[in-house]
Amino acid sequence: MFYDLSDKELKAIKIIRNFLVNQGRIPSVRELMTGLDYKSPRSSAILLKNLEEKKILRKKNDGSYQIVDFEIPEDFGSRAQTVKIPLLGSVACGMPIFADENIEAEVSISIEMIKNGYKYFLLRAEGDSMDEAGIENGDLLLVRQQQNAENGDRILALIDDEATVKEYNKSNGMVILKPKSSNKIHQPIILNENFRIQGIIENIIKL
Amino acid sequence: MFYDLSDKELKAIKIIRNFLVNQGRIPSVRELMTGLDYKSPRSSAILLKNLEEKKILRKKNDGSYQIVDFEIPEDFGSRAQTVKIPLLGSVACGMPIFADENIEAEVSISIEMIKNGYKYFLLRAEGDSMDEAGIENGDLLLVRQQQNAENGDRILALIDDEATVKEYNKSNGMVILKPKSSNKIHQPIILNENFRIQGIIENIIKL
DNA sequence: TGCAAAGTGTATATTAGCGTATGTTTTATG
DNA sequence: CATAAAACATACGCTAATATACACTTTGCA
Repeated sequence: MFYDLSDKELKAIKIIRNFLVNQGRIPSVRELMTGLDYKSPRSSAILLKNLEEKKILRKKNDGSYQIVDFEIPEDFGSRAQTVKIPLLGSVACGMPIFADENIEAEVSISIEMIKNGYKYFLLRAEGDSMDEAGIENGDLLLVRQQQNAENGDRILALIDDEATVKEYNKSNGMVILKPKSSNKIHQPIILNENFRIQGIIENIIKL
Repeated sequence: MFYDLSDKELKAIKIIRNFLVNQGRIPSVRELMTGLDYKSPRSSAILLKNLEEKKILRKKNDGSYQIVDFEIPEDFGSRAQTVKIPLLGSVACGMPIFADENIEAEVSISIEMIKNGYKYFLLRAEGDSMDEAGIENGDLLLVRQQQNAENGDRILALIDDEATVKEYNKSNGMVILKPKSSNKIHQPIILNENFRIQGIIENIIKL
């Protein structure tokens, strides 16, 4: 299965995996080329073909490649596979959340924490605007990017250009964002329907 | 052991050893040629074959050479008793870490550096994946093989099939591998519980 | 709608480096 | 001087990477 892979092939697999998570697709021959510092598309095309022969990739009916889900044998449990997730800095006003200027770093996260087919990002909790139960200043929030939520989900929203974590509740066309613990400081926020959810909090990482 | 070796053969061993430490591989026939001031690749090829016959080198399954014995510099107690510790090369994919093909050499280490009852191995620091405080390219890491660690230990992990040195931290069912200094390049790596470490860094040998 | 520009995968031929092999010349030694 | 070992020049086949080109699809714009 994954026995005799060259360094280049390994690097290619990493690039492909990151591409999948961050862009939702397999890189083109030329993108892979630049990623691997090749100077001819031929080189990366051959590499892809080799990976196909080694059963790491598979061609789908439409000709595009697909990465084969390989199971890691138990005795290799120590071998973590990761994917790079962008860490967004302070969410600046009005700026699209994924603007380049916002990306502070890329953090490697185990692929076991990532659902296939979704985009993710990380956010550093700061201030008390997300002073939810369990979230402390400096924590990293792993957010799955999506625009809808179920009642009860813990979501990330942009309220007055501030990243805010609240529990999502929708009823009668109104959206109510509840703080986990209601006290004087944290009151529910009531909004109409046309505000956008940035994503769902999937994990809180305490550093 | 170095009994009936010609001057050229001795010089060749030195060159090979330096190459191994600095580049992580045995020199090619032509590299060895220029190192020895030969003018034909044949000369160094024959020399290699002779060294193999004299049991200084050994051919591995994959055809590449391996240096059989390898003394750590004198200051590690030439008089003291030594133990042979395997020096692992690039950690090949999916392959058990101690597979034959992975062992680059056997290095003699003073028993004073070794705790009884543990397995050890050596690893060459390369690239920046282990650019931890105090670890420089080319250093040898003495790793005590074990699967558990305490928070704060400096451990060796296999992340994406690359040997990585980080500080171990476990909290909330997540494992966080922290770099010593965090900047854009060195970010924590976030894993879930079911990954295993390879060992604990016990010593850094600067050559 | 039509058409050019850009991006896609693929193909051909070339180059460079590798280990190895052939035969010749040089060197050292009895 | 004779002979064997050492070093030589050169060449072969193999692999990886190279530059360049071709035909096809997608995209944006007039």
